[in-house]
Amino acid sequence: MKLPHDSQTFIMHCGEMGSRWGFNRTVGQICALLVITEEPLNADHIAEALSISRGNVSMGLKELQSWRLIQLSHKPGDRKEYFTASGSIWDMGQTIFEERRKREIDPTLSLLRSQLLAHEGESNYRIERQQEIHDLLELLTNWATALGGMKPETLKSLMKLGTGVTKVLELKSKLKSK
Amino acid sequence: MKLPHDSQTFIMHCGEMGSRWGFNRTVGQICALLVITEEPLNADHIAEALSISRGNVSMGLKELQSWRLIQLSHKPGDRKEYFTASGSIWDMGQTIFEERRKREIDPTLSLLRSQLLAHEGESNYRIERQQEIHDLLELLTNWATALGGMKPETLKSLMKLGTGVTKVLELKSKLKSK
DNA sequence: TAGAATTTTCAGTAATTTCTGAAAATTCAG
DNA sequence: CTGAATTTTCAGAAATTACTGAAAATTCTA
Repeated sequence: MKLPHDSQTFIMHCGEMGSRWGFNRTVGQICALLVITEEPLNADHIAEALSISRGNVSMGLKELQSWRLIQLSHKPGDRKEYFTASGSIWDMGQTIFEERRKREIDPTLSLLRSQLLAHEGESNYRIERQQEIHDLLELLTNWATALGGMKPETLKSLMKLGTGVTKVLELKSKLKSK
Repeated sequence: MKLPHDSQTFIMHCGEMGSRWGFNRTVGQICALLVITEEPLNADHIAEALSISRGNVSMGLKELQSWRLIQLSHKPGDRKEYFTASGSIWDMGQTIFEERRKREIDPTLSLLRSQLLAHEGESNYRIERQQEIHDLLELLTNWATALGGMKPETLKSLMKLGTGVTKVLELKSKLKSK
């Protein structure tokens, strides 16, 4: 399994970025490798291509499964497990987005909810600020859920619209006021 | 500087979440402390409140400045530097969003741009996939820039609209087709 | 401009995270 | 069942990251 130079570069880059994306180097590398490889790969392929231990591959694949980023498959007459990236780049992007929300926002939202609940009615600087953070995070997660529920095509056109939405929003409020 | 129990809990939580948010424990803690404290704090206050070394505070503050999340101020007759969280929670949220985009997306976008440029015209599975990632990341950053440029109120109403935008989008395409 | 106050740096240490590889567990063909 | 093929686990080692504290640099006062 000799990889072209550019593939190497890309995979190593994803390894380095891994920790910024919420996982470790190996996981980033495995994910990159599977994304740019059309054929399903088994753990030995991966270990060899990335020069890492079999055990590390196993842990990495487990992690990627917990992120719902890879898909398991089998070959007839072969007991090994084969893996591919799950779905299109767009699908994977959406999945990463959702999973990161779960890991980066939900725990804090939950803490804030309980702290604010325990001090309902009270008011001081800290509580006000926590309330603001809470409201922002809640708005964010609700919005994320809404976006996640949209059809890819719809979401894409919304994104392409860019600042253009404001015009549409104004339009809407005008129609309403009639 | 004795902090209330709930403040402690919140600060420790932010420390633990720190690495998921793109910085380390100490930076998360300092940021949380400044966010829930109305009065400006100097480095000694922070070191004492969090029981960490003076040097560590200095590094943490430097990091937070690179994130544009804190503001420096001075007190008359006091040579020490005082710090507060920069702006409203909303402002800080937007800043974190931008900075993370810079750190998590820009480097990859730049790598992909150069790799794709070097192989213009060629086509194989890897290049196609890289092109897809490139396009997604570019769409994302452009959209993020557009959103970042909107007035907070406009952005908030857009977010509150949730799935409702689709209706407005449909409306728009109908108007266009006339 | 001297020197006290303050901040920054950074070498060394501590803590944490990641990785390896061998052993244990699991899976499956015969 | 049996045992070979395969995957998973996890203790210990390696690598990385974070932290301390004292020394160096900077900043300001007088």
